[in-house]
Amino acid sequence: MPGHLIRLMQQHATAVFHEAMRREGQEITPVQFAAMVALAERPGLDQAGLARAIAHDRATIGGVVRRLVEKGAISRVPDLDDRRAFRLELTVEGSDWLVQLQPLVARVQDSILDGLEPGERATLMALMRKLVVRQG
Amino acid sequence: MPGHLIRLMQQHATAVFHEAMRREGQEITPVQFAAMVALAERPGLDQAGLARAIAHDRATIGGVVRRLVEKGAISRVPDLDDRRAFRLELTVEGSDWLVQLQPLVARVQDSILDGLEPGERATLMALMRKLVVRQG
DNA sequence: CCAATGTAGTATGTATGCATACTATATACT
DNA sequence: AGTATATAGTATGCATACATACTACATTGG
Repeated sequence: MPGHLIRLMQQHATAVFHEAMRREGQEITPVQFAAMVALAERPGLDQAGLARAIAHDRATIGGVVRRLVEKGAISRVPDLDDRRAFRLELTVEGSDWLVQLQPLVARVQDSILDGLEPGERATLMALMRKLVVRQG
Repeated sequence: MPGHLIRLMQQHATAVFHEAMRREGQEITPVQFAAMVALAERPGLDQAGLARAIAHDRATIGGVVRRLVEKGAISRVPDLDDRRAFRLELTVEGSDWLVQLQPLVARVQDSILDGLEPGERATLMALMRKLVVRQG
């Protein structure tokens, strides 16, 4: 069953991520990291834009943003041109933290596929990419 | 990033599942379906056994079981040999419902991989299986 | 028998993840 | 200008998902 295997893969991937972060003493989740990367690439994004950038809904992103603001990693200021929106940016601390996290996460991403040969990894990645690009 | 692709795949798979069930007027989640299948194969399982069977933790399964009991799909009776445990079984209605659901879910599982050629599907499944068997 | 250890289920707290609905605001169209 | 529509963020509710801790009960070893 594809769905079952996919769920087990996702379970495995998040377990590897959390375990690595715990070992490094870092308090961050995959979604929070993805949000920080998106804001590093596109500072000033609003919450809805951030949600679209990392394929989430606005409701979920609201909580993610709140937690990142509470950690001091991002700032959230009213958009002067659109009074409904808030502009998000990494703070200096958030930016420093992200620099620190990047190599850790890169290693984690590698280790998710431990158990597969390099060629198998590439094949798996290509097939997954084809699937989500088509469907997503 | 493998983790990101895996999350998108999982998102895609659950979206396909929910959409198909919504279209068929069925109120069931992937986890609930997996639990029912596990109980069809191994009637009398207790909650912890069910959790292990479908790779979940006891805390989550408690809620899943409660909802399935509320729907009348499974029964939950005290285990006479182990006064800590409850034995779970499909009810007659649950069993009938599962028979009805099986072909729908089979089609859903197929359609999750729509966009890939048959050979690609087999390759993807094999690689995912290798990964989760090794790691899980 | 009894103490130590392990296990079943529950409770609590945190974090996603998504649907729906709501308010405030913006935009497009007439 | 005025209206219809779309969008930003929030609130609420449901359902995973998992860590931790707790109670009750079971098992193991001496």
